[in-house]
Amino acid sequence: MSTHTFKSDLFEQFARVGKALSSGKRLEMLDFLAQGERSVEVLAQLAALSVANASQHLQHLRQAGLVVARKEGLYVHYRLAGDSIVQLLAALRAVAEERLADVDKLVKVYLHSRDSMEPVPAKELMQRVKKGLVTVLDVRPPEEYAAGHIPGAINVPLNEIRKRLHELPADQEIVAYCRGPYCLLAFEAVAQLRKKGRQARRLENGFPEWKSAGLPVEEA
Amino acid sequence: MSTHTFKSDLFEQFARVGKALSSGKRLEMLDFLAQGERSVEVLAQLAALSVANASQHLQHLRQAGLVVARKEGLYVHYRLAGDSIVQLLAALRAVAEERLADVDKLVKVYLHSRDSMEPVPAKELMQRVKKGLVTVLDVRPPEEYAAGHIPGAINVPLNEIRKRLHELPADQEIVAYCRGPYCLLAFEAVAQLRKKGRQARRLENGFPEWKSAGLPVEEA
DNA sequence: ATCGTATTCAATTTGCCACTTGAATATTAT
DNA sequence: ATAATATTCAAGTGGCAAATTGAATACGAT
Repeated sequence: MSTHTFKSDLFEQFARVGKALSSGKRLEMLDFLAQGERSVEVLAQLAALSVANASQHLQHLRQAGLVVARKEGLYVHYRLAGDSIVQLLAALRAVAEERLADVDKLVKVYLHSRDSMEPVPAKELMQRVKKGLVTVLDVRPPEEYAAGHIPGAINVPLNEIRKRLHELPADQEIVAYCRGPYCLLAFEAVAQLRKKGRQARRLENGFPEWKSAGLPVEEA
Repeated sequence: MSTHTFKSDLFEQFARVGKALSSGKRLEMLDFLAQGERSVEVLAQLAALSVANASQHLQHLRQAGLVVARKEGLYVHYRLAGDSIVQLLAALRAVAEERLADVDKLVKVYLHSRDSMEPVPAKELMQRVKKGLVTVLDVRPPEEYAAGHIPGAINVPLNEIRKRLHELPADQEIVAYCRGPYCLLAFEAVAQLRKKGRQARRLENGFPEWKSAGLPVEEA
């Protein structure tokens, strides 16, 4: 029977995708790419890699079919090859959170120790935005905000929050979000706002998850 | 800021799960484990590995939190650590199918060339079973059938089909299933039944997917 | 045309992982 | 106790992949 070699071949192909997911640096880059297109240089900076090394990783990802490249002038912009990849990353993260004691510890130590607050689920936020009950705060850099954000969200990067505090209504709850469940910007923002006496929480699962869940997105 | 090291640590932990998925042999074993508990020896045979090597792979998987072990007498039985892992495997397969040209080719060559038939979606099968329109045929070995099968399914292992053809109604369509979308048993069964003039198709996505979709399961 | 820049390629080193082999451990049967 | 068996451990080898470095390519600006 040649079915043995067939099955082996097939699983070997699946393993190519697994191999692509077997490096922390690559996962980090994929996480950034979930937010939108990025150039090699930017990705290298974000993941703390040399440009050449980042380029190699990206080609690894490209061969695995996870990212695609688009050349524009000097720059090559990479992006995720499809929405199924966001789902794959989410599934990976879910398993890791559920099963890896170390991740749990890390998350608890680094994140939950910073906040005594529960995150706001996306659905809940949708409802309360409709009713005008909350102010949505996007604490990412303006470029990322411009590339897509939750409808009605105000963009105030983290380091400008104290200066621009007056732009935020004092009598409404503020829900801050950034890039994802492990992005620290929103945590910091909430902490600062609370210090100033505001009522603030953070959105569960940042913008990439919001978008991939099919929820409405506003651009430019 | 120590957030850099935090993020790196975190993604490094995620990568542990990715590493576990980076070997074809391990994915093959996980696929078998999706059908139920298996001993080391059995898994070694199924994946064509030495026992020691299989054991090592299993410990790798255990460290990644994907499988758990249960010792009973001389034997150690491994099983998947949770349903989320089935979802992760499905997501991985989906991405691979969608993005890897080679997989596509393999699947098309090895599977689609064998059948001119479309698979039956699980939902469709449910409806038609309720109306008594189809005979459901489980072509897996009796042990696997005993561990769980689709309600009302008849168990006739592939190699007994010709002998036991009379057990199958001649005037109804037969839907065969086995272990998953890449399990060849169902294909063979359909091919043989068609040769005998029966109307036969195969179920899309075999029993593990059926079960993990929350559809009803019958045991013993 | 020449220079500067973003990206990729190529070559090298280093370290990790798969697999083999032989022994050790643990449990059951005699 | 002794033997038999399932599984795991430990050591050794070979190969692949990550990261570094320096050069090459491709495009834009001057």
